[in-house]
Amino acid sequence: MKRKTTSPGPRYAALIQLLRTAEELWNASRVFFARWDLSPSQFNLLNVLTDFPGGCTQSDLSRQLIMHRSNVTGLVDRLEERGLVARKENTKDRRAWQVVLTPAARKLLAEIYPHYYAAAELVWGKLPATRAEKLVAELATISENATRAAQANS
Amino acid sequence: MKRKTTSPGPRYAALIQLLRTAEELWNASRVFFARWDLSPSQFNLLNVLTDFPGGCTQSDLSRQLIMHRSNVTGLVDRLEERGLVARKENTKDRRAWQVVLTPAARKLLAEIYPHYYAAAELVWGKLPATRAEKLVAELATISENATRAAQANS
DNA sequence: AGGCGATTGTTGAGATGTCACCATTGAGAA
DNA sequence: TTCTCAATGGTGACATCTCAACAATCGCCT
Repeated sequence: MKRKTTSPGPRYAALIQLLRTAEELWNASRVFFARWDLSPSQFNLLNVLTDFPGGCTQSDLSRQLIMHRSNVTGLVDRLEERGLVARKENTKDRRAWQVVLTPAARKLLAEIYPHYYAAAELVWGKLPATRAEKLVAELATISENATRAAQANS
Repeated sequence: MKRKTTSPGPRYAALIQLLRTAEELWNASRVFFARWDLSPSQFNLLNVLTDFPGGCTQSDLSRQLIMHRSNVTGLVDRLEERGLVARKENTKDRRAWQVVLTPAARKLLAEIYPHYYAAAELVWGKLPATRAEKLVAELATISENATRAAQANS
């Protein structure tokens, strides 16, 4: 359907709605993790670390969490103060730390996961698994498109 | 992470992916608006104001933007310094400001909108309009579920 | 008219995020 | 080896967000 360039069209409104819903999702996760006095970012960091039994560097974390290195510094600082994470020397690279989970963090995560799994069931509701997969896939495509569109020259 | 093949199930992984994608979408919009030296929140604020020709109070803005009142203070402060927004006296309520768009802001928005509409087309790509609407609707349902799930008792 | 709870905007503390810049270290080319 | 360039983590400046507390004002109720 052809539209004048001055006419927003439905895709414009849908995009705004999409961004707003994404924000609400993130807010919901913030409320959820507040029960354990964790921010979503803190949980994500701990969760990522469970994939690295030997720990990983802060730069690795920044790539996994898609955030700037300098932000990881503060996150690890606060988690370290709380005893959920430890900075160990990296024998292969003296520039880097090896960030590892503490037993306390593993205990905390073990407590959280069941609630998280249950919440995931509630979130998806009656949506069939195949439909959910399709939704996530479509959203991923849209996200890639958005990344490209954002950098397109005006 | 524990073995995904045992208990968590696909819905857990899909939820994490959903949150990550939502974050990427937001990041893409940040890159997009950086061209005009605006943050997504600043654009959203200006965009909301276009729906209120006579302006509105900061509390109205906080409700529209789903953010805390105290955050609106800073946003309006900086937009006011840039001359994109003005605080006028609210004759009906002496506690409140009436925040209005300046002509400069209207000019800036007029410049941005065509690019935004074009970006929206790129973002949705070849996805049919009906499919896009369905996706947004499903996502909205999921967001509501997430809000409920986040507050469910542990 | 007076009282009282709710609302408005601001402030300060603090977490989260970006970016630019820095010293240190690593790794490979000359 | 030495030189150069990239990568690592830290810092400071700043924007964005939340929350608690506050003074001023509004609106309603008696």
